Amino acid sequence: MAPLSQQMQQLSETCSHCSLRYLCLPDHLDSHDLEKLERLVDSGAPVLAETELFAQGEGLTHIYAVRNGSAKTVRIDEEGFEQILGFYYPGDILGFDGFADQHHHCSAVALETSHFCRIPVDQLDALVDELPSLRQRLVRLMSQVLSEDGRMMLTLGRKDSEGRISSLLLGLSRRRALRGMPASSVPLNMKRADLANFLSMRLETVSRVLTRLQRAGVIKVSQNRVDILDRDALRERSSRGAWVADQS
Amino acid sequence: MAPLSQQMQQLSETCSHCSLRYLCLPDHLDSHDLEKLERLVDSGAPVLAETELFAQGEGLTHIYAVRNGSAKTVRIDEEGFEQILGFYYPGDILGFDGFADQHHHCSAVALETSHFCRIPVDQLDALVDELPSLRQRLVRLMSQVLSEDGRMMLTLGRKDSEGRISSLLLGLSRRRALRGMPASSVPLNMKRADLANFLSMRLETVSRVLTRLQRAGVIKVSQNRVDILDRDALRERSSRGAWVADQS
DNA sequence: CGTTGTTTTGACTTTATTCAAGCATGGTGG
DNA sequence: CCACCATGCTTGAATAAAGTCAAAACAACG
Repeated sequence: MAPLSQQMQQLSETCSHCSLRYLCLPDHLDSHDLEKLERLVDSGAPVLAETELFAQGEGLTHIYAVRNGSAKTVRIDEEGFEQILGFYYPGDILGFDGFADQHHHCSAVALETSHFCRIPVDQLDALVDELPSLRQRLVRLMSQVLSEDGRMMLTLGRKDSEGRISSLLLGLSRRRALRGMPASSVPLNMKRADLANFLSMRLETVSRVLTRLQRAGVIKVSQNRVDILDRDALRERSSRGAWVADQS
Repeated sequence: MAPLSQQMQQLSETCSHCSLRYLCLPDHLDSHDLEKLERLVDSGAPVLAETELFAQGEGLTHIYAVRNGSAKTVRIDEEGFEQILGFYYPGDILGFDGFADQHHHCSAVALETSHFCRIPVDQLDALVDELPSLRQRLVRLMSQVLSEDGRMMLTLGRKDSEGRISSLLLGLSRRRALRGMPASSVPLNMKRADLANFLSMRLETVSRVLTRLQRAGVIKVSQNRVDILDRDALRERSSRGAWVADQS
């Protein structure tokens, strides 16, 4: 249950009044341009947990911004393997990967009952041609994702199980801080299996690492929430777990 | 030693006559738009092996297209760990990750003596505002990279050493096919340590897997070249090595 | 309460890493 | 022209980490 005040601010209908505008598409747009963007945005009905927002392979008609709640993106590759690509929180954009060929390359699924802003791609496209500031903003956001992906590949490739969990927790915490929410109490809206899939570990290992970290007094685990008790120790573990590559 | 004909075609000065135009930025541009793009492109001096094209942290002034030769991108993260993010071949674009904040988030290094097309970002930016077709092309290319990254995360996270090597070899082979080069003979321009770093394995493991695959008659390894003898077997191993995630 | 789904814990096995040594290759200078 | 060194690659034996399978604990929900 989110506090009422938070629900109120997040449900504000217009971008200009949205508490997330500095994270989301509107950032760096002047009020005139913002108004035009605003007219495209449609805030639809609530999306229930486990419901698909869009499906892999589907044509790209809209991109989405998380208004409140959370989501994950899942990709099933040619060989039939399922991989969670990311978790998304208020202000994050879903659907960028579809610009390549106008089709979604992953599915998006709500982790809990959530609200999303829907933006029709064709209209966005037209507006982008009109507003250089919006184009720049879009390119920056996409580029940011690229940069994030690089970081993730590093985590997956080079850290042991403890390093991965620690990195993930710090990452989620940081993203909460960006949104002005308490950063030391991180809700885990997803199942352990989701975490395991995302971090490429088995869920048993996720569980073991979480209890190990708890026993070490670094975090406190309770159901769907992790409290960070010793941030420095967590940071230390997130990098200690990484190994140094051979020199080329 | 590349055959002369290949050198000739790749060194063609204009995009319109470049054999790589359908892979590279020019694709989908009409001749009028292409001409304008062409004027921005500067084909500089050859870049020697191990030389940096641009450095992480540096301001984004140009993006680069590989004209001939090859390159790798390397990122050093906050914790000082070095990770190779990708290998690049003729027609590939380097520098997209810099659009986020006008600074490069990785370094680019030539793997061998190579030529690159340099495109000044400020001029490109202006041209993008002018030409919707170019904007669309750029967005598509970036989106493609995003999609590729997703695939890579899957490989890193979910495949064992044999699966990773097999996937890499198939990937390199596919990219050669796209460029009209013999796909069954894949040159490994990079060192084993680079491969190991990229795939997040130790170089000893890379070595062991290559010999294992060779003993199984799937490939033939010679110095800096791998011949694919049994593509189906390689494909089989590239997916066999992957494990199935727990259901969420 | 009992049923179902999720998470934790335990014992055992597999896999890749580590450390250490040996083998090729290619370039340099005697 | 060949011995020698540097660099990069391969191989081997021991170790540590994470995966597997199986079962028990815990929560949530009707």
